[in-house]
Order: sequence, then C-alpha cells, then structure tokens
Amino acid sequence: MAKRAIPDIVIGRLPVYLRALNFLVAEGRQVTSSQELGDRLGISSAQIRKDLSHFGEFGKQGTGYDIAFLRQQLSEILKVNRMWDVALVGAGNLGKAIADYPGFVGKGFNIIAIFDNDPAKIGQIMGINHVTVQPVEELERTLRERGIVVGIIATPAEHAQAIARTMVEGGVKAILNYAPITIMVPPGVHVQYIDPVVGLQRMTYYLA
Amino acid sequence: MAKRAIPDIVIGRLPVYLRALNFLVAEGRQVTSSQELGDRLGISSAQIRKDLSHFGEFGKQGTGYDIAFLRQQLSEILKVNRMWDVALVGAGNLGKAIADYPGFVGKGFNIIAIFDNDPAKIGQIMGINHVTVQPVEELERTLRERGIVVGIIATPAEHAQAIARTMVEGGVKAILNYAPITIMVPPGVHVQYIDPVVGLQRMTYYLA
DNA sequence: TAGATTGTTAATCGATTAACAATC
DNA sequence: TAGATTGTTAATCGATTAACAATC
Repeated sequence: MAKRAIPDIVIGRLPVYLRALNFLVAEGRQVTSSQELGDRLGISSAQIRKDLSHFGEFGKQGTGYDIAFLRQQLSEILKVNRMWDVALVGAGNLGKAIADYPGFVGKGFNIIAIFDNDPAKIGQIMGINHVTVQPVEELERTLRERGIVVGIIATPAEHAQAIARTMVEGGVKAILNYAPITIMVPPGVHVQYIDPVVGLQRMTYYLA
Repeated sequence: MAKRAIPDIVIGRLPVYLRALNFLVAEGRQVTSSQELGDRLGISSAQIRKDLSHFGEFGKQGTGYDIAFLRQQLSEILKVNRMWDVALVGAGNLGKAIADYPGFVGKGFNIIAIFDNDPAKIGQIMGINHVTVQPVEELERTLRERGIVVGIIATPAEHAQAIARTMVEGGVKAILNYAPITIMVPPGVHVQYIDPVVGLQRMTYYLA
C-alpha cells in the first residue's frame, strides 16, 4: 500500500519556509512559532502546521520550533543537505549572471559545467566556480559521465526545447528554465520556470 | 453589487497563455484550440476554456481561437497593451543582467531608472535603454516625479525590505523581488518573487 | 501551575474536471 | 450537412481554515 503522496503545493512551500528559517538564523534567533512564520510569509499559521505535519512532528507545544532543528529537517526533506551538481546551458548575459550568482552557495547547488554554441564563448572561464565553457555538442556526454541530474537552461527561447530534450537524454531529471517558453518533457522530469515577464504581467492586471 | 473577483490563480495563468500565443504567432500560426494550447502547456483544455470564460467569449465553436485576436484580448486584460515604466534598484551583477535583458521588449515593460548605493556604480550608463545609475537616495523622489508604479528589487537580501518600503512610499504598487527573502508590504501592493534556489529546491524533493 | 502553542480533525471553501448542449 | 470545438453547468476533487484537545 503506497503512502499517500504529499501534495506538490506543499512541497512548493517548503523552500520558502527554509528561506525564512535561514533568515531567522542570520538574525541570531533560536526559536519561532507557526504564528510568527505565518506573519512573515503572509500565510496562516494553520497552514504551516498542517504542511509540516505531513513529514513529522517538529515543534513543542507551548514553545514552538527550534529554528536550527527545523531548518535541518526541511533541508533533509528537500534533499538539499547535500550538493547537487548542476549543468548550465547558455553563456550569454543571462547565463553569465547565473554562473556568477552567489546565492546558490550553501543552498545545495553547484554549477560544475557550462555549455554554449558560440565559438567565442567556448573555452572562456566563467562563474564563481571558474568553469570552462564547453561546446554544446558535449552536453549529453558530459551529463552522463558526471552523473548530472539538474540542469539550467539560459538560452534563447528557440533553442530551449532542443536543449531540454538533450538534457533528458543525458539523464537530467530537474530543469530550471529561464527561457520564456513552456517546454515539454517526459513524465518523471521536473521543470520550474523563471520568467520575469510572467511575474510582472501577473501584477499589472491589478494596477489602475 | 460588486462583480465577483476573478481568482488570482486564473490571473496567474494568463501571462503563460499569452507567452504561448506569442510563440504560435512567431511560428506563423493563425488559429488554435483549447486542446492544442492545453497540450503545449500541460494543462487541461477545460481549464483554459473556463479561465477565458471569466472575461468573455473569444472563440468560435467548431473552429477554436484566432491567435492574434486572443493575444490582443489577453494583452488588454492584463493591461500590457501599453508600456509600464519600471524602476530597478541594484546595479550589481544581477541588476546589470536584468537591465540588459532583451526579453522585456514588446512585453509591456521599460526600465527607465536604475538605482544603487555604490558610488562606483552611480553615474554609469546601463541597460538596453542606456539609463544612468542614480544614487538610491533619489529613489523615492524619482518614483513620484515620474509616476512609476512598478519596481524591481535586485539588491542583497538585507536591503530588500528597506527598498520595498521606500518604493511603496514613492507610490509603487507592483514589485518584482529578486532578493531571496519574503518582504512585507501594505495591502494593495503586489509582490512577485524570482528565486532560482526556490525553483531548484522545489524539484530536488522528487529526485532519487 | 498558567499560559502558550502544537498537531490534528472536521468543516468550509475554492479549484478542477467531465460532460454536453449550442453552434460555427 | 457532418464534424469539431466552444462556453457552461454540475459534480468531483483537493486545499485551507477554524477550532480544540493534548501537552510542553
């Protein structure tokens, strides 16, 4: 009998909880409550308690949650208490900014390979890990050889679907897609989108 | 009697529909159906029809939707059939990549002011609109003077809340926040988040 | 202890889907 | 016309919330 799957929407909130806990740690705080977290995140305390209850009992009645402990637990649940090797495709302005972004450090991700199709880019050393840009023809083989299962797409929209396909063939199971296009992948492969235009357009509806 | 508000979750999908329609136009297509759109986006055709039905009748039985027409209608609904002036705060690596990003062109947004607190950055000319970076002290006044209601935060996390507050005081009603922290804003101010770490951590749970 | 807060239940609320009459 | 697809209804499904016993 399979355990009932935990809803995607619950999984989706855990990284946000984790981010808030990191911030509280940085503030030097020791203990928090579902009420305080909810106030900070703009969601109800009941929802936070319910979400956490899918995974176990992490708090103490009357006291709340030990911040460091809950952070550790959430890291384990999300499997980010270890490092995931990441391949980045696209070494243009956007790809370079991603490779240089310091925010991945300590969050479970490490960009260890970068690919581009522009001869001028290939061979350049890029990003906080000083990775040499490889030709995109080497993508699939490199993914396999290094056992990489997480990919980031930072190419123009017209190449995103083809790159996604190659990534999947190379064994990638999770894709962060910065290209402004919905990509199709087989079942079992996960995709998340980063599209600032979508973010902005979600708000203009409400403006005068 | 107030019209029943359209659910946020419906509004949130419209930019994704719009993105798909833009892609179909680029492919030279004229007509599509809820079925085809749904297949491309990985959602049900019924949901697309239901979502659109909140706003009117845009299709023809037996035929489907005229792509250019539906695109125009969605642009109007989302109020992106005009240009929104945008202020960007943070002119570091990330801010520079945002200012240089060509994807805002033709999507309703125009970065017309950039701010930073680093004297080395102030005075630099940056981005596809060749904007001169201003000191952050001028943020609130500039927002007011130019009637800017859309802001982008690309500062380190520790400054994001203060910048958000200044933006709100300057009249901003929609904030796209790249800083990895949840910010608190008054009712009526909208926030969307761009956090690649959250995107990646939402997927690792499902990996082996 | 008294006060606070959890974890959980049951009720409410809202979103999605299936199905089909209408009609192009 | 015959075939296709919309817009909409009602049913289903799932998520959120309120409330509170348990207990630190």
